[in-house]
Amino acid sequence: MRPSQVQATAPGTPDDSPAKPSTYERLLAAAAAMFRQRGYEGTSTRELADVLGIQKASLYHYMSSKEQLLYEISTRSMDLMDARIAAAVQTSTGAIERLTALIESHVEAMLENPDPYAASLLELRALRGEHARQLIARRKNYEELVVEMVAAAQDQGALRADIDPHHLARLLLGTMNWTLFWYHPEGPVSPVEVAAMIRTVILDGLLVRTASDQRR
Amino acid sequence: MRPSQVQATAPGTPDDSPAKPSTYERLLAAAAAMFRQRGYEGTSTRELADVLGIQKASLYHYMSSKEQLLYEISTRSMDLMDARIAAAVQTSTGAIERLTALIESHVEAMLENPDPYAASLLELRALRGEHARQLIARRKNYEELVVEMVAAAQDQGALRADIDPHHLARLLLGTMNWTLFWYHPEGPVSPVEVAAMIRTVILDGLLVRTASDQRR
DNA sequence: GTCTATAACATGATAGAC
DNA sequence: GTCTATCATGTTATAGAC
Repeated sequence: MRPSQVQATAPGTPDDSPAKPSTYERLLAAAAAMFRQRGYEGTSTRELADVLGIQKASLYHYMSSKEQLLYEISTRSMDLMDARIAAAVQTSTGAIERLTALIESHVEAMLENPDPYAASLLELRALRGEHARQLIARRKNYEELVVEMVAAAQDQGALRADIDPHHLARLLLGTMNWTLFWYHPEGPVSPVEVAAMIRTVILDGLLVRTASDQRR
Repeated sequence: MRPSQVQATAPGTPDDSPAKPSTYERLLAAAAAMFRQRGYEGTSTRELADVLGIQKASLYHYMSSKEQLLYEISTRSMDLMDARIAAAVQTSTGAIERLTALIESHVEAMLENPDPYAASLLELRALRGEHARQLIARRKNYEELVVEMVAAAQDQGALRADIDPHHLARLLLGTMNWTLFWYHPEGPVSPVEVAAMIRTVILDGLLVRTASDQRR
C-alpha cells in the first residue's frame, strides 16, 4: 500500500536522500486505494487507520471527516487532470490534433494515478450538499469540453457527423474511463500504450479496410 | 420506483386484466434501482423498506439477507443477458456478423433493464465468499467469450490484428458498459439506437475517410 | 501527533405476536 | 405476510490525556 517511490526532500534539507511521504500524503494515497477497491461506503475509518498503522481517532488530526477526505482526493485528482489536459490541448493545433492530445493526456494522467481518479469518477455519488454540487458540476464542465472538441472536429469535416457529438463524446469518455476497471500499474502495458490503443480504436475503428470497401 | 408496466395474470385467472407485480418482484426492482443509484453499501434496508411501503423486518420474509438479494438480482440479470446473447450469436454466421450480434444484444439487453445489470456489473465487489467467487468467475467467462470472438475475427483478417484481442475486447466491453453511467430509459434515445452507434463507432471509427487516405 | 475511552447513532438481522 | 420491539454490532466522530 505504501508507495515505493519517494518524494523530493523538504526544502532546506541539505542532502538529496529520499524523504518519506508525510502521514497526510500516505493517508490520501491509502484512502484512494481503498475507495477504489471497496468503494467509499465500503471503506471504514477503522480499516483505513489499520492500513496506516495508527488508531482511528488519530485520522482526525489530518481530516475533518471521511467525506471531506473523499472531497480532497477528488479535487486534487481533478486539478491534476485538468492541468495536464489543458497543457496538452493548448499546444496542439487543428481539431483532430487537439482531440488526439485530449485522449492521450486523459488516459495517461488517469492511469498513471488510477486510485485517486477512480475515486473522483466513481465515488462522487457519496458526497452530499455543496461538495457534491461542486464536483459534479466540474465533471460536467469537462464533459462539455469534450463535446465541443468533438463538434469542432465534425464541423471541419474531420469526424463523422452522422452521430450527435454528445453521444460521440460519451462513447469516447466511456472507452477511456472504463480502463480504470481493469488497468493496474504492475501489469504488462503502460498508460502510454493503453492511450495509443484507444486513440487507434476510436479514430480508426476495428475493421480492416480493403481498397474496395473504403467509404462503405 | 414502481414499474408502470404490468405482468401477465397468474395462471388460472380467467380474465386477462393486468395483475400487479408481486411484492417480491417489486423488491427486486426497487433494490436494483437503489443499488444502481447509491451503491450496495450506500443502500440501507430501512430505505429499501420505505420505498416498498413496508417495515424493514418484513423484508426478511422475502430474502435471507441483503447480500443474498444482490446475488439474486445479479444472477437473474446474468441469466437474461447470457440467454439473449447466446441466441443472437448462434443465429449469425461469420466472425463479423457474430461480433455485431453480440454488440447489439449486449447493449440492448443491458439498457432495456439497466438497474439489475448495473448491480451485476458494478456491485459484485460487495459480495463475499462463494457468491463472489461464482459471479466473478461467470463474468470472466463472458469476457473470455468476447476475446475469442474478437480473436476469431482477427484470424479471418476481418479485424485489425495489430492489437492484442484481450485489449480489444476490454475496450469494446468498456465502450458498451459505460453507457450504464449515463443511459436512462426515459431519455430521447432507445437502446437499439445506442447499440447502433456503438457498433458504428467501434467497427468504423470516428474519422472521416477520404479516398486519398484509406489504408493510412 | 498519537493514544485510550466513549459518545451518539445507523446498521443488518431476529423474535414472536397477530 | 406484516407488524412492533429489540439485539448485537459497526459506524463516524469527539474528548481529553500524554
